Amino acid sequence: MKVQPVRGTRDFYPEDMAFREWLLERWRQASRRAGFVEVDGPELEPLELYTDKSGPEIAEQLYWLDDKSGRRLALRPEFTPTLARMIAARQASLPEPVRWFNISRCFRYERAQRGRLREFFQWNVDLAGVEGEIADAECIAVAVDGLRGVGLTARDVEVRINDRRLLAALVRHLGVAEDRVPQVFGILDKRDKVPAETLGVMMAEAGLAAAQRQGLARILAWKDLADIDARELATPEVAAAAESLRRLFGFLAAYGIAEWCRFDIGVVRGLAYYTGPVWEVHDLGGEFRAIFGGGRYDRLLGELGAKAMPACGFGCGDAVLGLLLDDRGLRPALAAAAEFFVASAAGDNWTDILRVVRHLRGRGRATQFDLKGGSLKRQMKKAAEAAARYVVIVGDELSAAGAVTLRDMQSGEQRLVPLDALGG
RNA sequence: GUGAGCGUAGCUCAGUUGGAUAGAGCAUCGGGUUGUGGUCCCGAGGGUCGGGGGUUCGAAUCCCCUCGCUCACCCCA
Repeated sequence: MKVQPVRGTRDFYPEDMAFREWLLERWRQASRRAGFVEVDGPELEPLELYTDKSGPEIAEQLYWLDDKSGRRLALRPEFTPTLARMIAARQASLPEPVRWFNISRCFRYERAQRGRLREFFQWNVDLAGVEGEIADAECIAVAVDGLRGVGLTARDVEVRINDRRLLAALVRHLGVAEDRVPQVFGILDKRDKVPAETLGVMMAEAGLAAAQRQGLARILAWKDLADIDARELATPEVAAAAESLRRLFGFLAAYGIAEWCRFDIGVVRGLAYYTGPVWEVHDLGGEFRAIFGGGRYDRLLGELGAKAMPACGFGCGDAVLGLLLDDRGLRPALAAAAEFFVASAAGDNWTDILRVVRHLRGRGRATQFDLKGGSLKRQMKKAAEAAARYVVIVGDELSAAGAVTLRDMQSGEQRLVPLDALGG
Protein backbone atom coordinates (compact mmCIF):
# COMPACT_ATOMS: atom_id res chain seq x y z
CA MET A 1 0.00 0.00 0.00
CA LYS A 2 1.48 3.28 -1.06
CA VAL A 3 -0.29 5.94 0.91
CA GLN A 4 -0.87 5.08 4.55
CA PRO A 5 -3.86 6.40 6.47
CA VAL A 6 -3.04 9.19 8.89
CA ARG A 7 -2.00 7.79 12.24
CA GLY A 8 -4.80 7.52 14.73
CA THR A 9 -7.54 7.74 12.09
CA ARG A 10 -9.84 4.96 10.94
CA ASP A 11 -11.39 3.81 7.69
CA PHE A 12 -15.01 2.82 8.12
CA TYR A 13 -15.84 -0.23 6.01
CA PRO A 14 -19.52 -1.19 5.77
CA GLU A 15 -19.55 -3.15 9.02
CA ASP A 16 -17.66 -0.36 10.82
CA MET A 17 -19.94 2.28 9.40
CA ALA A 18 -23.01 0.29 10.41
CA PHE A 19 -21.72 0.11 13.96
CA ARG A 20 -20.85 3.79 14.03
CA GLU A 21 -24.28 4.81 12.83
CA TRP A 22 -25.93 2.45 15.27
CA LEU A 23 -23.93 3.87 18.18
CA LEU A 24 -24.50 7.50 17.24
CA GLU A 25 -28.20 6.82 16.82
CA ARG A 26 -28.36 5.32 20.33
CA TRP A 27 -26.71 8.47 21.66
CA ARG A 28 -29.28 10.62 19.86
CA GLN A 29 -32.15 8.55 21.18
CA ALA A 30 -30.96 8.78 24.79
CA SER A 31 -30.47 12.54 24.46
CA ARG A 32 -33.90 13.08 22.93
CA ARG A 33 -35.64 10.86 25.46
CA ALA A 34 -34.54 13.44 28.03
CA GLY A 35 -35.62 16.37 25.90
CA PHE A 36 -32.20 17.55 24.79
CA VAL A 37 -31.91 19.02 21.30
CA GLU A 38 -29.03 18.59 18.90
CA VAL A 39 -26.65 21.38 17.91
CA ASP A 40 -23.41 21.51 16.00
CA GLY A 41 -20.70 23.94 15.00
CA PRO A 42 -17.77 23.92 12.61
CA GLU A 43 -15.00 21.36 12.77
CA LEU A 44 -12.59 24.22 12.09
CA GLU A 45 -12.30 26.86 14.79
CA PRO A 46 -9.86 29.72 15.39
CA LEU A 47 -6.94 28.37 17.38
CA GLU A 48 -7.46 31.10 20.00
CA LEU A 49 -10.74 29.51 20.98
CA TYR A 50 -8.64 26.84 22.68
CA THR A 51 -5.44 28.71 23.58
CA ASP A 52 -7.36 31.53 25.30
CA LYS A 53 -8.81 29.04 27.74
CA SER A 54 -5.94 26.61 28.21
CA GLY A 55 -2.81 28.54 27.29
CA PRO A 56 -0.58 28.34 24.21
CA GLU A 57 0.77 24.89 25.22
CA ILE A 58 -2.55 23.36 24.25
CA ALA A 59 -1.63 23.93 20.59
CA GLU A 60 0.86 21.08 20.96
CA GLN A 61 -2.03 18.73 21.51
CA LEU A 62 -4.23 19.68 18.63
CA TYR A 63 -4.15 19.87 14.87
CA TRP A 64 -3.79 23.38 13.55
CA LEU A 65 -3.08 25.01 10.23
CA ASP A 66 -2.71 28.42 8.64
CA ASP A 67 -5.33 29.07 6.01
CA LYS A 68 -4.68 31.01 2.80
CA SER A 69 -5.39 34.33 4.45
CA GLY A 70 -3.07 33.60 7.34
CA ARG A 71 -5.70 32.81 9.94
CA ARG A 72 -4.56 30.12 12.34
CA LEU A 73 -7.24 27.46 12.60
CA ALA A 74 -7.59 24.29 14.63
CA LEU A 75 -9.55 21.11 14.11
CA ARG A 76 -11.80 21.03 17.15
CA PRO A 77 -10.47 18.82 19.95
CA GLU A 78 -13.73 19.06 21.88
CA PHE A 79 -17.07 20.73 21.60
CA THR A 80 -17.37 22.73 24.81
CA PRO A 81 -15.67 25.96 23.62
CA THR A 82 -17.89 25.97 20.54
CA LEU A 83 -20.88 25.42 22.79
CA ALA A 84 -19.83 28.35 24.92
CA ARG A 85 -19.51 30.59 21.87
CA MET A 86 -22.92 29.54 20.60
CA ILE A 87 -24.51 30.19 23.96
CA ALA A 88 -22.78 33.55 24.28
CA ALA A 89 -23.99 34.69 20.85
CA ARG A 90 -27.63 34.17 21.73
CA GLN A 91 -27.54 34.27 25.49
CA ALA A 92 -30.06 37.05 25.82
CA SER A 93 -32.73 35.18 23.93
CA LEU A 94 -32.03 31.56 24.87
CA PRO A 95 -34.72 30.01 27.02
CA GLU A 96 -33.19 28.56 30.17
CA PRO A 97 -32.19 26.00 31.00
CA VAL A 98 -30.28 25.31 27.80
CA ARG A 99 -30.47 21.58 27.11
CA TRP A 100 -28.23 20.82 24.17
CA PHE A 101 -26.44 17.77 22.93
CA ASN A 102 -23.88 17.36 20.21
CA ILE A 103 -22.27 14.49 18.38
CA SER A 104 -19.13 15.55 16.65
CA ARG A 105 -15.97 14.34 15.01
CA CYS A 106 -13.06 15.64 17.06
CA PHE A 107 -9.30 15.63 16.61
CA ARG A 108 -6.46 15.55 19.09
CA TYR A 109 -2.80 15.42 18.26
CA GLU A 110 -1.79 12.80 20.80
CA ARG A 111 -0.07 9.47 20.73
CA ALA A 112 -2.72 6.95 19.72
CA GLN A 113 -3.34 4.09 22.12
CA ARG A 114 -5.91 1.46 22.86
CA GLY A 115 -9.21 3.32 23.07
CA ARG A 116 -7.56 6.60 22.27
CA LEU A 117 -7.32 7.90 18.73
CA ARG A 118 -6.44 11.12 16.98
CA GLU A 119 -9.79 11.28 15.26
CA PHE A 120 -12.91 10.15 17.08
CA PHE A 121 -16.57 10.80 17.67
CA GLN A 122 -17.73 12.38 20.85
CA TRP A 123 -21.16 12.65 22.39
CA ASN A 124 -21.66 15.76 24.49
CA VAL A 125 -24.63 16.58 26.65
CA ASP A 126 -24.72 19.95 28.35
CA LEU A 127 -27.22 21.58 30.63
CA ALA A 128 -26.73 25.27 31.31
CA GLY A 129 -28.58 27.65 33.59
CA VAL A 130 -29.29 25.41 36.59
CA GLU A 131 -27.20 25.54 39.73
CA GLY A 132 -28.65 22.72 41.81
CA GLU A 133 -27.56 19.10 42.00
CA ILE A 134 -30.72 18.15 40.13
CA ALA A 135 -29.00 19.28 36.92
CA ASP A 136 -25.98 17.07 37.57
CA ALA A 137 -28.32 14.18 38.29
CA GLU A 138 -30.20 14.83 35.05
CA CYS A 139 -26.95 14.61 33.06
CA ILE A 140 -25.88 11.43 34.80
CA ALA A 141 -29.33 9.97 34.13
CA VAL A 142 -28.93 10.68 30.41
CA ALA A 143 -25.52 9.01 30.45
CA VAL A 144 -26.92 5.92 32.18
CA ASP A 145 -29.80 5.83 29.72
CA GLY A 146 -27.25 5.94 26.92
CA LEU A 147 -25.39 3.02 28.48
CA ARG A 148 -28.62 1.07 28.78
CA GLY A 149 -29.43 1.93 25.18
CA VAL A 150 -26.37 0.09 23.89
CA GLY A 151 -27.11 -2.96 26.02
CA LEU A 152 -24.85 -2.37 29.02
CA THR A 153 -25.98 -2.98 32.58
CA ALA A 154 -24.95 -2.02 36.11
CA ARG A 155 -22.97 -5.27 36.12
CA ASP A 156 -20.80 -4.00 33.25
CA VAL A 157 -20.14 -0.40 34.19
CA GLU A 158 -20.43 2.09 37.04
CA VAL A 159 -20.61 5.83 37.41
CA ARG A 160 -17.94 6.99 39.86
CA ILE A 161 -18.90 10.29 41.38
CA ASN A 162 -16.95 12.79 43.42
CA ASP A 163 -17.03 16.53 44.04
CA ARG A 164 -14.19 18.94 43.42
CA ARG A 165 -15.37 21.14 46.29
CA LEU A 166 -15.11 18.17 48.64
CA LEU A 167 -11.57 17.47 47.46
CA ALA A 168 -10.55 21.09 47.81
CA ALA A 169 -12.06 21.37 51.28
CA LEU A 170 -10.34 18.18 52.42
CA VAL A 171 -6.85 19.21 51.35
CA ARG A 172 -7.36 22.57 52.97
CA HIS A 173 -8.53 20.85 56.12
CA LEU A 174 -5.38 18.70 56.08
CA GLY A 175 -3.34 21.87 55.91
CA VAL A 176 -1.66 21.00 52.64
CA ALA A 177 0.38 23.85 51.20
CA GLU A 178 -1.17 25.41 48.12
CA ASP A 179 1.72 24.40 45.84
CA ARG A 180 1.39 20.77 46.92
CA VAL A 181 -2.28 20.49 46.02
CA PRO A 182 -1.72 19.19 42.45
CA GLN A 183 0.51 16.42 43.81
CA VAL A 184 -2.08 15.45 46.40
CA PHE A 185 -4.78 15.39 43.74
CA GLY A 186 -2.46 13.19 41.69
CA ILE A 187 -2.22 10.75 44.58
CA LEU A 188 -5.99 10.62 44.90
CA ASP A 189 -6.25 10.05 41.16
CA LYS A 190 -3.91 7.05 41.40
CA ARG A 191 -5.88 5.45 44.21
CA ASP A 192 -7.06 2.45 42.20
CA LYS A 193 -4.13 2.32 39.83
CA VAL A 194 -1.13 1.74 42.09
CA PRO A 195 -0.53 -0.34 45.23
CA ALA A 196 -0.97 1.20 48.68
CA GLU A 197 2.80 1.22 49.35
CA THR A 198 3.36 3.30 46.24
CA LEU A 199 0.75 5.75 47.45
CA GLY A 200 2.69 6.05 50.70
CA VAL A 201 5.87 6.80 48.78
CA MET A 202 4.06 9.41 46.71
CA MET A 203 2.77 11.07 49.87
CA ALA A 204 6.27 11.23 51.31
CA GLU A 205 7.56 12.71 48.06
CA ALA A 206 4.84 15.33 48.22
CA GLY A 207 6.38 16.41 51.50
CA LEU A 208 3.34 15.62 53.61
CA ALA A 209 3.78 15.49 57.36
CA ALA A 210 2.94 12.29 59.24
CA ALA A 211 -0.43 13.59 60.35
CA GLN A 212 -1.26 14.68 56.82
CA ARG A 213 -0.29 11.28 55.43
CA GLN A 214 -2.52 9.60 57.97
CA GLY A 215 -5.34 11.92 57.12
CA LEU A 216 -4.93 11.29 53.42
CA ALA A 217 -4.76 7.53 53.94
CA ARG A 218 -7.97 7.76 55.94
CA ILE A 219 -9.64 9.69 53.14
CA LEU A 220 -8.40 7.24 50.51
CA ALA A 221 -10.05 4.41 52.40
CA TRP A 222 -13.50 5.90 51.98
CA LYS A 223 -15.72 3.63 49.95
CA ASP A 224 -19.01 5.27 50.69
CA LEU A 225 -20.48 8.62 51.57
CA ALA A 226 -21.18 7.27 55.02
CA ASP A 227 -17.45 6.72 55.51
CA ILE A 228 -16.81 10.46 55.65
CA ASP A 229 -16.06 10.67 59.35
CA ALA A 230 -16.76 13.29 61.93
CA ARG A 231 -13.22 14.63 62.09
CA GLU A 232 -13.46 15.94 58.54
CA LEU A 233 -17.12 16.85 58.75
CA ALA A 234 -16.26 19.21 61.57
CA THR A 235 -15.19 21.71 58.92
CA PRO A 236 -18.16 23.64 57.57
CA GLU A 237 -16.64 23.55 54.10
CA VAL A 238 -16.33 19.75 54.08
CA ALA A 239 -19.75 19.33 55.65
CA ALA A 240 -21.35 21.50 52.96
CA ALA A 241 -19.67 19.58 50.14
CA ALA A 242 -20.66 16.25 51.67
CA GLU A 243 -24.22 17.47 52.06
CA SER A 244 -24.32 18.48 48.40
CA LEU A 245 -23.10 15.04 47.36
CA ARG A 246 -25.79 13.44 49.52
CA ARG A 247 -28.42 15.50 47.76
CA LEU A 248 -27.01 14.41 44.40
CA PHE A 249 -27.13 10.74 45.36
CA GLY A 250 -30.66 11.27 46.64
CA PHE A 251 -31.69 12.51 43.20
CA LEU A 252 -29.89 9.62 41.50
CA ALA A 253 -31.88 7.20 43.65
CA ALA A 254 -35.06 8.98 42.63
CA TYR A 255 -34.06 8.56 38.98
CA GLY A 256 -33.85 4.85 39.73
CA ILE A 257 -30.18 4.58 38.84
CA ALA A 258 -28.61 4.27 42.29
CA GLU A 259 -27.25 0.82 41.46
CA TRP A 260 -25.19 2.31 38.64
CA CYS A 261 -23.63 4.99 40.81
CA ARG A 262 -20.91 4.99 43.44
CA PHE A 263 -19.08 7.64 45.42
CA ASP A 264 -15.37 7.56 44.60
CA ILE A 265 -12.98 9.99 46.25
CA GLY A 266 -10.40 9.02 43.61
CA VAL A 267 -12.20 10.74 40.73
CA VAL A 268 -10.34 13.98 40.08
CA ARG A 269 -10.84 14.66 36.33
CA GLY A 270 -7.79 16.62 35.36
CA LEU A 271 -7.71 20.00 37.02
CA ALA A 272 -9.17 21.90 34.15
CA TYR A 273 -12.41 23.68 34.81
CA TYR A 274 -14.66 21.61 37.03
CA THR A 275 -16.15 23.39 39.98
CA GLY A 276 -18.47 20.87 41.62
CA PRO A 277 -19.54 17.28 41.06
CA VAL A 278 -17.23 15.33 38.77
CA TRP A 279 -17.83 11.82 37.51
CA GLU A 280 -16.58 9.13 35.19
CA VAL A 281 -18.02 5.93 33.82
CA HIS A 282 -15.71 2.91 33.98
CA ASP A 283 -16.10 -0.73 33.11
CA LEU A 284 -16.33 -2.81 36.27
CA GLY A 285 -13.45 -5.01 35.23
CA GLY A 286 -11.17 -1.98 35.13
CA GLU A 287 -9.89 -3.16 31.78
CA PHE A 288 -10.51 0.00 29.81
CA ARG A 289 -9.95 3.67 30.32
CA ALA A 290 -12.82 5.96 31.26
CA ILE A 291 -15.85 5.78 28.98
CA PHE A 292 -17.55 9.02 30.04
CA GLY A 293 -16.21 12.05 31.80
CA GLY A 294 -18.41 14.79 33.12
CA GLY A 295 -19.05 17.34 35.78
CA ARG A 296 -20.04 20.83 36.69
CA TYR A 297 -18.26 23.84 35.23
CA ASP A 298 -19.96 26.92 36.62
CA ARG A 299 -17.27 29.41 35.58
CA LEU A 300 -16.29 28.14 32.14
CA LEU A 301 -19.03 29.80 30.09
CA GLY A 302 -18.19 33.14 31.68
CA GLU A 303 -14.50 32.66 30.94
CA LEU A 304 -15.23 31.81 27.33
CA GLY A 305 -17.11 34.98 26.60
CA ALA A 306 -20.63 34.28 27.73
CA LYS A 307 -22.23 35.90 30.75
CA ALA A 308 -21.64 33.85 33.88
CA MET A 309 -23.93 30.86 33.75
CA PRO A 310 -23.83 27.66 35.77
CA ALA A 311 -23.54 24.53 33.66
CA CYS A 312 -22.79 20.84 33.75
CA GLY A 313 -22.47 18.08 31.23
CA PHE A 314 -20.45 15.18 29.97
CA GLY A 315 -18.52 13.83 27.03
CA CYS A 316 -18.30 10.28 25.77
CA GLY A 317 -16.04 9.02 23.01
CA ASP A 318 -16.80 6.21 20.62
CA ALA A 319 -13.47 4.40 20.86
CA VAL A 320 -13.51 2.98 24.39
CA LEU A 321 -17.22 2.29 24.23
CA GLY A 322 -16.66 0.32 21.02
CA LEU A 323 -13.96 -1.77 22.68
CA LEU A 324 -16.19 -2.51 25.65
CA LEU A 325 -19.16 -3.45 23.49
CA ASP A 326 -16.93 -5.80 21.46
CA ASP A 327 -15.66 -7.33 24.68
CA ARG A 328 -19.22 -7.92 25.87
CA GLY A 329 -20.40 -9.23 22.50
CA LEU A 330 -22.85 -6.35 22.17
CA ARG A 331 -21.89 -5.22 18.69
CA PRO A 332 -25.08 -5.47 16.64
CA ALA A 333 -25.31 -7.65 13.54
CA LEU A 334 -24.94 -5.94 10.20
CA ALA A 335 -28.32 -4.84 8.88
CA ALA A 336 -29.62 -6.18 5.56
CA ALA A 337 -28.45 -4.25 2.53
CA ALA A 338 -31.84 -4.64 0.87
CA GLU A 339 -35.31 -5.88 1.74
CA PHE A 340 -36.01 -7.28 -1.72
CA PHE A 341 -33.70 -9.12 -4.09
CA VAL A 342 -34.93 -9.58 -7.62
CA ALA A 343 -33.67 -12.70 -9.35
CA SER A 344 -34.21 -13.95 -12.85
CA ALA A 345 -35.17 -17.54 -13.61
CA ALA A 346 -34.62 -17.11 -17.31
CA GLY A 347 -31.02 -15.98 -17.71
CA ASP A 348 -30.04 -12.33 -17.84
CA ASN A 349 -33.51 -11.04 -18.56
CA TRP A 350 -32.68 -7.44 -17.65
CA THR A 351 -35.87 -5.93 -19.02
CA ASP A 352 -38.08 -8.04 -16.81
CA ILE A 353 -35.74 -7.73 -13.81
CA LEU A 354 -35.67 -3.95 -14.09
CA ARG A 355 -39.44 -3.79 -14.49
CA VAL A 356 -39.78 -5.43 -11.08
CA VAL A 357 -36.90 -3.46 -9.58
CA ARG A 358 -38.47 -0.16 -10.71
CA HIS A 359 -41.80 -1.23 -9.31
CA LEU A 360 -40.37 -2.00 -5.85
CA ARG A 361 -38.04 0.99 -5.65
CA GLY A 362 -40.91 3.20 -6.74
CA ARG A 363 -42.75 2.01 -3.67
CA GLY A 364 -39.83 2.92 -1.48
CA ARG A 365 -38.58 -0.62 -0.94
CA ALA A 366 -34.81 -1.19 -0.75
CA THR A 367 -34.28 -3.47 -3.70
CA GLN A 368 -31.19 -5.14 -5.09
CA PHE A 369 -30.42 -7.54 -7.91
CA ASP A 370 -27.37 -9.36 -9.20
CA LEU A 371 -25.65 -6.99 -11.62
CA LYS A 372 -23.29 -9.74 -12.63
CA GLY A 373 -26.10 -12.06 -13.66
CA GLY A 374 -25.69 -15.80 -13.67
CA SER A 375 -27.65 -18.87 -12.65
CA LEU A 376 -30.63 -18.63 -10.35
CA LYS A 377 -28.62 -20.58 -7.81
CA ARG A 378 -25.93 -17.94 -7.86
CA GLN A 379 -28.49 -15.17 -7.55
CA MET A 380 -30.03 -16.92 -4.56
CA LYS A 381 -26.62 -17.05 -2.92
CA LYS A 382 -26.19 -13.35 -3.48
CA ALA A 383 -29.62 -12.69 -2.05
CA ALA A 384 -28.75 -14.66 1.08
CA GLU A 385 -25.48 -12.74 1.42
CA ALA A 386 -27.30 -9.45 1.19
CA ALA A 387 -29.60 -10.77 3.94
CA ALA A 388 -32.60 -9.79 1.82
CA ARG A 389 -35.89 -10.66 3.47
CA TYR A 390 -37.60 -11.50 0.17
CA VAL A 391 -36.47 -12.80 -3.17
CA VAL A 392 -38.66 -12.03 -6.16
CA ILE A 393 -38.14 -14.62 -8.88
CA VAL A 394 -38.97 -13.27 -12.30
CA GLY A 395 -39.89 -15.91 -14.89
CA ASP A 396 -42.26 -16.53 -17.76
CA GLU A 397 -45.25 -15.78 -15.51
CA LEU A 398 -44.45 -12.08 -15.71
CA SER A 399 -45.19 -11.67 -19.38
CA ALA A 400 -47.85 -14.39 -19.33
CA ALA A 401 -49.85 -13.30 -16.27
CA GLY A 402 -48.12 -10.25 -14.79
CA ALA A 403 -47.10 -12.38 -11.82
CA VAL A 404 -43.85 -13.14 -10.05
CA THR A 405 -42.75 -15.65 -7.41
CA LEU A 406 -42.24 -14.14 -3.97
CA ARG A 407 -40.00 -16.14 -1.66
CA ASP A 408 -39.73 -15.41 2.06
CA MET A 409 -36.08 -16.13 2.84
CA GLN A 410 -36.73 -16.66 6.54
CA SER A 411 -39.54 -19.18 6.29
CA GLY A 412 -38.61 -20.53 2.86
CA GLU A 413 -42.25 -20.22 1.77
CA GLN A 414 -43.00 -18.91 -1.69
CA ARG A 415 -46.05 -18.14 -3.76
CA LEU A 416 -47.05 -16.57 -7.03
CA VAL A 417 -48.24 -12.97 -6.63
CA PRO A 418 -49.37 -10.31 -9.09
CA LEU A 419 -46.67 -7.68 -9.63
CA ASP A 420 -49.16 -4.93 -8.79
CA ALA A 421 -49.53 -6.34 -5.28
CA LEU A 422 -45.78 -6.43 -4.59
CA GLY A 423 -44.26 -4.09 -2.04
CA GLY A 424 -47.52 -2.63 -0.72
C1' G B 1 8.06 13.65 24.28
C1' U B 2 10.23 8.80 27.08
C1' G B 3 10.57 3.40 27.37
C1' A B 4 9.38 -1.63 25.69
C1' G B 5 7.43 -5.28 22.29
C1' C B 6 5.87 -6.71 17.43
C1' G B 7 5.74 -6.42 11.62
C1' U B 8 4.94 -13.40 6.84
C1' A B 9 -1.85 -13.44 1.93
C1' G B 10 -7.67 -9.10 3.22
C1' C B 11 -7.80 -11.52 8.64
C1' U B 12 -5.61 -15.12 12.43
C1' C B 13 -1.19 -17.46 12.29
C1' A B 14 2.75 -21.76 10.94
C1' G B 15 7.56 -21.73 8.77
C1' U B 16 13.19 -26.86 12.13
C1' U B 17 20.17 -25.21 14.19
C1' G B 18 20.05 -19.86 8.02
C1' G B 19 18.82 -24.30 2.77
C1' A B 20 15.71 -25.31 -2.82
C1' U B 21 9.06 -23.14 -6.45
C1' A B 22 7.05 -19.39 1.49
C1' G B 23 2.26 -22.76 3.79
C1' A B 24 -2.66 -23.51 6.59
C1' G B 25 -7.49 -21.97 8.27
C1' C B 26 -11.00 -18.16 7.50
C1' A B 27 -12.41 -14.60 3.82
C1' U B 28 -12.76 -13.57 -1.67
C1' C B 29 -13.79 -15.41 -6.69
C1' G B 30 -15.38 -19.63 -9.75
C1' G B 31 -17.58 -24.58 -10.33
C1' G B 32 -20.82 -28.86 -8.57
C1' U B 33 -25.52 -29.52 -16.30
C1' U B 34 -29.88 -24.51 -18.58
C1' G B 35 -36.23 -22.37 -12.23
C1' U B 36 -34.20 -21.98 -5.94
C1' G B 37 -29.97 -19.58 -0.70
C1' G B 38 -27.48 -20.55 4.26
C1' U B 39 -24.49 -26.71 4.99
C1' C B 40 -21.17 -29.71 2.05
C1' C B 41 -17.52 -31.00 -1.96
C1' C B 42 -13.90 -29.34 -5.78
C1' G B 43 -10.89 -25.53 -7.79
C1' A B 44 -8.60 -20.60 -8.47
C1' G B 45 -6.55 -15.88 -7.50
C1' G B 46 -3.86 -13.35 -3.79
C1' G B 47 2.55 -12.40 -0.51
C1' U B 48 9.20 -7.86 -3.64
C1' C B 49 8.05 -12.21 4.26
C1' G B 50 6.84 -3.59 6.11
C1' G B 51 11.12 -0.88 3.36
C1' G B 52 16.53 -0.15 2.66
C1' G B 53 21.45 -1.75 3.60
C1' G B 54 24.89 -5.47 5.53
C1' U B 55 26.89 -10.62 6.91
C1' U B 56 26.75 -15.36 4.07
C1' C B 57 27.63 -19.96 -1.22
C1' G B 58 22.55 -19.10 0.48
C1' A B 59 18.32 -14.67 4.74
C1' A B 60 11.30 -14.78 6.32
C1' U B 61 15.27 -16.50 9.85
C1' C B 62 21.41 -13.06 11.97
C1' C B 63 23.14 -7.48 12.36
C1' C B 64 22.25 -2.04 11.44
C1' C B 65 19.02 1.89 9.84
C1' U B 66 14.12 3.37 8.68
C1' C B 67 8.76 3.25 8.46
C1' G B 68 4.45 1.32 10.66
C1' C B 69 1.59 -0.95 14.61
C1' U B 70 0.77 -2.14 19.82
C1' C B 71 1.47 -1.38 25.08
C1' A B 72 3.06 1.57 29.26
C1' C B 73 4.54 6.54 31.06
C1' C B 74 3.29 11.87 30.25
C1' C B 75 -1.31 14.09 29.10
C1' C B 76 -6.39 13.39 28.92
C1' A B 77 -10.15 19.58 27.57
